[in-house]
Amino acid sequence: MRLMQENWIGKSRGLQFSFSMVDGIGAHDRVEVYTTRPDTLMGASFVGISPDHPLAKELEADNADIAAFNAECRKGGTTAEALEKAEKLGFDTGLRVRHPFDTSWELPVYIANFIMMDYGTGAIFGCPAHDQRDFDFAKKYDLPIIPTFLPSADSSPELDEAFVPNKTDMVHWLTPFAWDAATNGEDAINKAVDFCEANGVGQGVTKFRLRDWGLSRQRYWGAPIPVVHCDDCGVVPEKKENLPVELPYDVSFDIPGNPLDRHPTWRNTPCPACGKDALRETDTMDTFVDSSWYFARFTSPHAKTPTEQADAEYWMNVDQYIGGIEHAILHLLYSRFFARAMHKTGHLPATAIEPFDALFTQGMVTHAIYENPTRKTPMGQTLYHYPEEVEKRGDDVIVKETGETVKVIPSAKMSKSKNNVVDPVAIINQYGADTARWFVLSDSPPERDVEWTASGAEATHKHLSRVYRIATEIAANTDAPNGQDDALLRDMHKAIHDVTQGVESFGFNASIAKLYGFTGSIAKSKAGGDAKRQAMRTLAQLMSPMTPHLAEDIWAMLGGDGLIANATWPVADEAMLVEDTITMPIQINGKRRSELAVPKDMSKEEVEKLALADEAVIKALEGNAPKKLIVVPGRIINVVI
RNA sequence: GCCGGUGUGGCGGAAUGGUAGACGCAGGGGAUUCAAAAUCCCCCGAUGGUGACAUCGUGCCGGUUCGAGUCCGGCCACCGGUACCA
Repeated sequence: MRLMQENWIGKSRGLQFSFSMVDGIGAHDRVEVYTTRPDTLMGASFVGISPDHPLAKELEADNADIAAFNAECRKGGTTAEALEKAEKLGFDTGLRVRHPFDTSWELPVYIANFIMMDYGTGAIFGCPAHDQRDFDFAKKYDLPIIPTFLPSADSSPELDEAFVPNKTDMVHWLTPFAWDAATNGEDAINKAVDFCEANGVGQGVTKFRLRDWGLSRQRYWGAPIPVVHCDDCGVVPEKKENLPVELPYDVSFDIPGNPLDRHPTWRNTPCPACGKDALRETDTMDTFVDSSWYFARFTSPHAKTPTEQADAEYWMNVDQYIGGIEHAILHLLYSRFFARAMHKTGHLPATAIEPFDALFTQGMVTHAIYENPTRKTPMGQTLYHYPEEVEKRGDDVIVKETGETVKVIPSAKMSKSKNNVVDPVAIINQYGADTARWFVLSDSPPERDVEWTASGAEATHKHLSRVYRIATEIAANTDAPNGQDDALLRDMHKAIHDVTQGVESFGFNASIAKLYGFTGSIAKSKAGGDAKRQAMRTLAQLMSPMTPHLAEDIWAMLGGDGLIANATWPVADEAMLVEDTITMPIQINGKRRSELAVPKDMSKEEVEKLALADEAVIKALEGNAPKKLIVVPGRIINVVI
């Protein structure tokens, strides 16, 4: 998670410098480039510029071939998939530049489709020996491949692919210009930057991959951008006293597009500057704008200002944030930026610049998607069917109403637009909310993705009915206290301990498994009525986070005080968790062969003696002494032969 | 490609380096019943064996350890993210 954010921000230190041109063109007499590997400068074999680079635009003005090439490059898609397939294309401009260390060394200048104008300077120097992309390019256009370092002193300089080791790996340098022949990339980079700065070849700069966040959206659902467009005054910010600009309620979504654009009156407003009739901006802000600081607003929801310092100081930080991993890069990062900004503007205390103390990344609920391959929606979009609209027939899945065979996309995150959402209301209607809640929690650990299936809901309902039945029987139980009470209460404390641990570590499924076990213990126990009532009340308490209604019912029926919701959570008595006798497995060479029941406080020596007297051990030893005898008190015995 | 994650029975999944498969689902057998529903009990990783038991088994290959699902190295597959970042 932290790594993902760190990589996304992408801080990198490199060198920015320029190649002087052999023959200038127009106002251009040099090409400015940025590199994170200045240590490989001696491996340069070409200079590449983006099709959108000013130099490329200058050239395309009077060269039709270049104009055509640039236009072709701009057409390509920018998705990862499109880029993956796209061929590396270059165009030799005929221009030549001089290497900064050796003015007689001339390099060709190519326009290349894989260089982007909006990162660095929009120009690179190509080092095919140590960059796979440059390597492919050099192979294609028959450019030299000059290694500047190799894995070791005796490695061959002939390369089948670019040699790109980790920056911390030791390598052997062929052309070091400011460091030892044997050092790692990181060291060489730092020394290369220092050397270049000292010799007037560019300067070290820090760049970030992170880009600006364009937050306007052509949608209804978002905070309006509070600016007004006036014919006379241009774009004018709305007056402070008119904030916030509120969205209209009378909108319709029948037609695709932004309903604010179509609203008859909402746009009309006087210009905040001159008072003349003007129009509101209809773009709204990305909803991430709101989700970036709502937790701060929640500390003082009725305040006239965004937050109240005292309240923010009292309530912040968020103790436990729960969200999906898909928010790692956007929402959770924006929130951190907002918190820092809100501290600077006096809306959050310094302690809240990291707003979340803990993060739990829950899994996603997934379900198959049913896509109709023949029909479209009335609005011409892909038609998806809800799970309840389809049924399985043989190997096919068909639409119940029409009999059309649908395309099944096996497992995807539930999404409103794909109609692969499941409404728990069906389970709630049939079995009640307690069953629905228990069932949802019982199967999968929350950090894992879960494919939704409702097949276990009936089993859950049976179990909860059983609990209620047992409680009813226990309410009428008049058995006197007896020798079984202690065992039941020990089980109770074990259950308190295990269930609590499960809940605190988000292991709800494990907690529920323990509750099944404890229910069985109560059902089987022959303990007296009072002990059973105590155990059952505790079971109700332990179940209450998952099945609050049933729990309160049982609690009241068995004489619990007030509401469970107000009762303090039970605490396990450590003394009751320790067993008097424990069963220790005996391993022979690491494999379980036998077991030994011993009193819990028996000394190691005595356990060893008993272990050596064990039948399976005697048989395995064949009269010899063991090589080694390991006794982990309370855990295990291992005899090494 | 890169970044992050996940791999355990028919299925969902348990397991502070210490008896792998808890608990649940599905399946099988039995009790109860005139019969059923409901309920209760037992079995349920694979192979061999009537059985006691033995061998194998946590994606694959290796390593560390008395002992590895768990730790380390190298792979493979799948899922999520992605902006050709110089």
